[in-house]
Amino acid sequence: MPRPEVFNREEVIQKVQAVFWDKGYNGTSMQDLVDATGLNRSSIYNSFGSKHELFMLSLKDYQNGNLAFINAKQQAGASPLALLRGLFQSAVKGASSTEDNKGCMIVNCATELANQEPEVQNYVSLSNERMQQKFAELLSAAQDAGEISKENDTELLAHFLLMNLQGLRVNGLTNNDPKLLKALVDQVFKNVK
Amino acid sequence: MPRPEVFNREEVIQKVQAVFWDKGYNGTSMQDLVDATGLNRSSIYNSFGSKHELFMLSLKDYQNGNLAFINAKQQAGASPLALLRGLFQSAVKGASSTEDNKGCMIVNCATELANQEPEVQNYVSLSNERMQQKFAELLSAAQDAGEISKENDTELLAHFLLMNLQGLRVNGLTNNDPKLLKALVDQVFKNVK
DNA sequence: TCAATTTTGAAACGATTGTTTCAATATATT
DNA sequence: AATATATTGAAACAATCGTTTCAAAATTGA
Repeated sequence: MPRPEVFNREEVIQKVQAVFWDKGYNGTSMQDLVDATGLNRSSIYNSFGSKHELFMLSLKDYQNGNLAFINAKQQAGASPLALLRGLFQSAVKGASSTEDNKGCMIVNCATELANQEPEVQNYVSLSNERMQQKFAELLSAAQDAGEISKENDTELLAHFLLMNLQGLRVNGLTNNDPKLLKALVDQVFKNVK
Repeated sequence: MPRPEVFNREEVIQKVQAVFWDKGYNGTSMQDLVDATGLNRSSIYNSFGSKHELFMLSLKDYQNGNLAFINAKQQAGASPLALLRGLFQSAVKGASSTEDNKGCMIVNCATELANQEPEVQNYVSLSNERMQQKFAELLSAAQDAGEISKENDTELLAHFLLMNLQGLRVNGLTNNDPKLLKALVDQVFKNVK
């Protein structure tokens, strides 16, 4: 009976996400989102509720995309250590392009809204925890595969790697020298033996 | 002849800084600044020009404060390595308080505005470079004092430490466990031998 | 084809945005 | 005490903010 939505929900969220990622929450206006999606304001509100809900949806989509990327590589049989390194190399790649270097959406949100919006704070917190657990899993798998020593404290190292990935994301916003960034990643992975 | 300003310029900038640091640039309104300073709008505009100028002033004040803190400790005869560690410990302390955990203003600005405002991007870039140079100096001094080995690559390590301090600032926004944070700092300084 | 239901378009909502205006006020010099 | 000059207070500026409204358009099931 009802008239169906003429747009693809997933596509809309990704378009919205790109804007929030680029300009931040407070830097993005509903008009920006109208322009980016091509939808009418009332359609947006009718389907997604509010700016805040739209933001949470794109934040969750971002995080799910990250985890899906890791899981896909993992199931494709990538070596755990190479996979971890690959995440850092992706960050280096993103930071090296002077154009479209937006950093990490989660990091950007944490610094912009962690003190203002409890819901964002909670989600970022949860998101970091999940990522840290994923890192710990990968480190354990690397131990089982004989890639790294069993003497590594995988829990601590997972936290350490996450902190360094966050640091790399921030550093890469103003440091666009691939050589230096790669040297930094090498230094990080000297801690994984 | 002129009627003198009734307020202290330095104090006003610090009050403004506290608001920007807490709420970010786009999250702060001129009304917020009027409330925080107690000044009239016209006085603010007359003396400081615009929101953007006010922001740059407080950003510079923040960075100068950081450098002044380091220089003071240095001239008071603090050991270079202890001084470096002290910077990380301060960050741990700030992150451990659930109240008033605003992270680092420079990091927050970088993530919010690096892609939007070239002037902010340039200043953050310059600021990071200065901090990295300071770290390199301290590492060299630590080598001269025999605190660490001469084999350390001070330039690379300085960048590495800065990246980790940035990561710690971000991580500390949602991770408020002092024990874990201290363990992370220990791990960082295992790279300085 | 008709009725039910939902999306859509356009306009408007009050509130707030950063900034400007200007007369009134206050002070330092003459 | 008078004058010149700067700061101050209060109101107002146009523009934009996120959100709501509601009639018109569109589509599916009957």
